[in-house]
Parts: sequence; structure tokens; C-alpha cells
Amino acid sequence: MSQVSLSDIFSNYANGTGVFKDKDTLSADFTPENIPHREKQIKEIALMLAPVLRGEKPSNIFIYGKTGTGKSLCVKKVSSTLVVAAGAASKKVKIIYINCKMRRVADTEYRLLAQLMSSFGLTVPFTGLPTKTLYDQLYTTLESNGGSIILVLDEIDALLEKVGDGLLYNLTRINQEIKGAKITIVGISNKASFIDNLDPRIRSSLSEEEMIFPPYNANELKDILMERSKTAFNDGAVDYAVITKCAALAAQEHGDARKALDLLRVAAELAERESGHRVNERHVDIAEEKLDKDRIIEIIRAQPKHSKLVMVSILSLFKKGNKSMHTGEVYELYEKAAAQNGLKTLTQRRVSDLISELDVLGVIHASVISKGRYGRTRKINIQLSEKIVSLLSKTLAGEFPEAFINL
DNA sequence: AGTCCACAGGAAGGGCAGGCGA
DNA sequence: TCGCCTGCCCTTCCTGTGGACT
Repeated sequence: MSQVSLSDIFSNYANGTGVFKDKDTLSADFTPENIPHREKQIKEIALMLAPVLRGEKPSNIFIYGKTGTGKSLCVKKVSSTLVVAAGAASKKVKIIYINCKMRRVADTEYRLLAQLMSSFGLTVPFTGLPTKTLYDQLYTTLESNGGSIILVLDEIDALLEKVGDGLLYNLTRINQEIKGAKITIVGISNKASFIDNLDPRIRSSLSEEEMIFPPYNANELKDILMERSKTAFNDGAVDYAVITKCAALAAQEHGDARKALDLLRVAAELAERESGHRVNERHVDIAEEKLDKDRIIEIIRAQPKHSKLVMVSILSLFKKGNKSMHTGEVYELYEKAAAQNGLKTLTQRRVSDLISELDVLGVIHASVISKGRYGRTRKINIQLSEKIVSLLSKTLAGEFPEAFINL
């Protein structure tokens, strides 16, 4: 491509009136002025946290609802308003928001404590200190800081699955350990069942107040998209049918507003790249496939080598016409693939875990079945479109060409 | 009803890398 | 430098299990 046409592209982009007015407002992290269909929940959270304005400690709150139901958004909205109100009332209130699912940030007890410390401006080495030392430092910091602290632990279920409930026990007891500061925990979880598996003492302490965020239906999703579209797009850039389609597709997937927003954003990006000024339903179709594809490829790329080799084995069996396969078959092929790549093979026990991780990530579908006299195993299959399977094979073949030729 | 298979999956612990304080 | 702490990945050992077969 010549220099001239490149600069044409950029100048057209810079000067042109594209589809977007303010793309950021379509991001899942954006906190809009108005959150449709969550007025009741916002009011409830606000009333639960309001005691901090009188210097009292609010009850701990446990919130659950599926992905994209607006839990984090509502909590963020209430907390930001609360901080302003606290300032006006001359009350010391600090809100700490931690996403426990962020890998290598807050997904272990040590890292979560380190994150907490860093929100008070203290740096903690990413490993090395005994946990007790961290707790001691935290207590000292909390005491000297004083005031009310609201600790929002988003995706708390992910953390508890990894580290057990000892951490929560310690956190819920902080108020008995320190003087001068009051800490309130707001736990947000995607899984309602998570609370049932907790130690009863922790359960009663964590969920002094409980809230459920129901999934959005297609009409509610439509309202959300309409609301965001006002600020995100130029006038007339998005057809009403496009909004309806994004809402309908996301409603099929447990009413996930995040998915609806992603679909709309990607569809608009596609329209803009086609130098069009209008987004249509075709763009939404392409966007849906692109989102799916990107997600799967991204997940596989991020996997460690052995996990990728397990995936290579599953794909090979799938391509040989096996619609479903069992752990034993996959392990046999994995052993071959590992040997061909000069890697030491992992045990079947470990590979079994890798298979269930791939299942959790949504790349494969694996369910435990019994074949009676022929044992218990996992039945594994792939529920991805042909296009994605072939793209996935290409991606992995780039990394393990030998394995793909020889299996 | 009892046996047996092929694993699933829990528990315990080893080995390694990275960091701290003495 | 050494001992101790952490997280992480992995192995080993073990018990449990659903249902076809005897």
C-alpha cells in the first residue's frame, strides 16, 4: 500500500463522521449516569451502605447474579456517590474495589492482602513475606487510617474456590482485631451456590444482607442498549433492528448485558471499517462469530504447552471423525504428541485436570459418564463451529506442526 | 447381589523460583 | 549465604463411583 493511500485513510478517519461519537461508553467498565432496570437494586445497596454517613458500620453484603446483570456496575455507582456524600458530611469513608479473578493480582490470599495494602499506598513484594506479617501490617494500617472502609470483593467465588474460606474468616473478623476503623465487606459472586459451601460462621457473617440480581430480559437489554447508543453513536448510525438483534442474542445467553454491549460495539467497528456510516444486522452476525472466535483463540493462546497439546489431541480425534472421545483416548494421543515435541509427559491425573480446565473455559464440553463394566470416564466433545475448529487447528499447527502431521 | 472397570477427584507432599531478614 | 516464607505446578497415593456384566 502506498504512503499516499495510507495517509488518506488516516485523514479520512480523523476528519470523517464515522459511526461512533464516544466509543468508551460501550465499554463494560464505563459507569453511565443512568442504569436502566436497576433502580430498585441501587436504592437497596445505597440504603444498606448509608450508615457510614453517620459513622456506623453497615452490615456485610453478599450480592449474586449471573455475568452481565449489572452487579459490579451498581455497586460502583453507589460507592462513587457515597464517597462524595461522605465528603460533604465530613466523614472518612474509603472504598476499596478488588476483582478477585484477576490472575496474578488478587487470586490468592497473599496477593489479595498485597492488593489491599497497595490501596493504602504501601508496596508489598509479590512473594516472600509470611501471611501473618501481612495481616499485622494490614491491621496497623487500618487502625492508623481509621474511618469506615468498604471492601468490595468482586468475583469472590473464584478466590474462595482457590484458597478456601480461611481468608474470608480472617477478613470478617478484622473488626474484632482493630480499633478505630470499621470495615464492611461487599462480596459479589456469579454463583449463588457458592455461599452454601461456606463455613456457617462465615456465611452468617458475610451475608448479613443478601441481594439477587436477576438476568435482564430482551426488552430490558434493548433499553440498556438504546440508552448507551445515545452517547456512543452519531445520529442515525444504528438501526433499531440492530439493537433488537443484539438484545435478543444476549438474552439467549442468560440476559448478559456485557455480551449485548460487546456485540453492538464490534458490529459498529465492523461497519466503520467498511467505511460505512450505518450499522446493520449483517454486522451483528459477523460480530457474533468474531467475538466467539476471538474468545476461543485468545483462551487457547494463553494456555501452557501441555494444555495446548491436550487440545491438539482432542482436535486430532475430532478431525478423524470422532464426535466424542474419552479421557483414555485423549491421553494416549497426548503422550505421542508430547514425545514428538520432546516434552516430558504429564501423568494422567494431571491431564485429567487439564481437560476439566478446558471444559470450564468453554473450549470443549466434558461430562463424567459411566460405561458400566467398562468404567467411568469423561465424555469429551467439541461444540464449536467448523470455522472456529479449523482456525484453532491452524493456530495450534503453527506451534506444534509435527504433532498435527503425525497424530 | 456382587464384581469389575476406568477413570474422577481429594489429599498430601515434592521441587522449584522468587523474595525477605539476619 | 542461609533459612524461611510464599505461590505454582506437578506427582503419588488413595478412595469413590455408575452401571454393564456375571
